Amino acid sequence: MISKALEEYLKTIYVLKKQNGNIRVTDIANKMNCSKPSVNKAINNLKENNLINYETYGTIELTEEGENLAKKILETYDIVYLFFKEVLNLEEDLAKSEAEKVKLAITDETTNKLAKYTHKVLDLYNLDCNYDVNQERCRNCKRRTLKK
Amino acid sequence: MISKALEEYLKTIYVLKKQNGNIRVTDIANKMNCSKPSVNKAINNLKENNLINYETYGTIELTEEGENLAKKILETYDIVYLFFKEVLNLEEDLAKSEAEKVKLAITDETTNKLAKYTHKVLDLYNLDCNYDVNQERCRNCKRRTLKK
DNA sequence: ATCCAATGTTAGCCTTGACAAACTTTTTTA
DNA sequence: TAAAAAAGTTTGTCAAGGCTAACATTGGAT
Repeated sequence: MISKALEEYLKTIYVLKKQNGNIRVTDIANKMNCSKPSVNKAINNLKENNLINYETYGTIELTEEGENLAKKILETYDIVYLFFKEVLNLEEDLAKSEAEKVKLAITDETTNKLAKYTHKVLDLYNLDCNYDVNQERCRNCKRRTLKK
Repeated sequence: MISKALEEYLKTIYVLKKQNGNIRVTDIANKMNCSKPSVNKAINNLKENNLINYETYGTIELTEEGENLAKKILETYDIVYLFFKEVLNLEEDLAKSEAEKVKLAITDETTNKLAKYTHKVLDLYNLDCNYDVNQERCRNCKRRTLKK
């Protein structure tokens, strides 16, 4: 089990790679508002945990394990964000930053219940979930039967 | 602004004092499952922040500032707990431990919206809020108009 | 009143996560 | 292609939070 801090690095790597293809230590540092030495330490740590492949001065690649974990982390984030945004009606930026913090705190069970709950509420209002988890359709929405 | 860790100590001190009157370093350590030296460090830190009065080998007393902060922390905890327990229907122990973690993460604005939302849901089901925030009646319930 | 057990404190160590400064490697560009 | 700029790394430092071992104090039982 890696730390919450490392999860943040992993998530950022995943997202940046999806957006930009190749990414650099500097990109991560900029995105996360931290120093390059901090990123360097983190990626070495992620490597030791077999979540990324990396050689000194080389390119950063997610392993299969790393990719799966990143997806899971991102999915949790999206669910929490969805709840804050659509159920509590928090303003977008606040919803994002709160989701960032809360997703680090809750267990899988809670995440699942929150996801189910949030979608139930959206159903009530006959709203569709517009969010694509991991750039794919939201799992909960994919599974939903069509509304009458 | 004190750290989340210190907030936990402060909250525990407040709760234990309400329950037991005088409390000791050992009580806090037992409650929080940590060592006595850790508690010692924490209370010295809380003292430096003018949240408690404490002299070596003496008794632990909350300052007015400390009491107010403790109440605020506890109120947030109760709101989050209420949501997890009554809205998401998490099992009690899980609701407690999740609330513990989440309350450390969210802002006042989110807490307020979560409180309002949770009470709205309870209203829908015509349920009363059974929780006493800080051993007083829940603010939201006190203010509610009677249900028809 | 004294001694012992319980309680509290101190000292020293560890880990995590962050940083700046200085250095190395790579890349760009003139 | 050589020099300059950018990117990446290493080293050393710091703070927060936690722990154990060892020491100090307090208070209750005899």
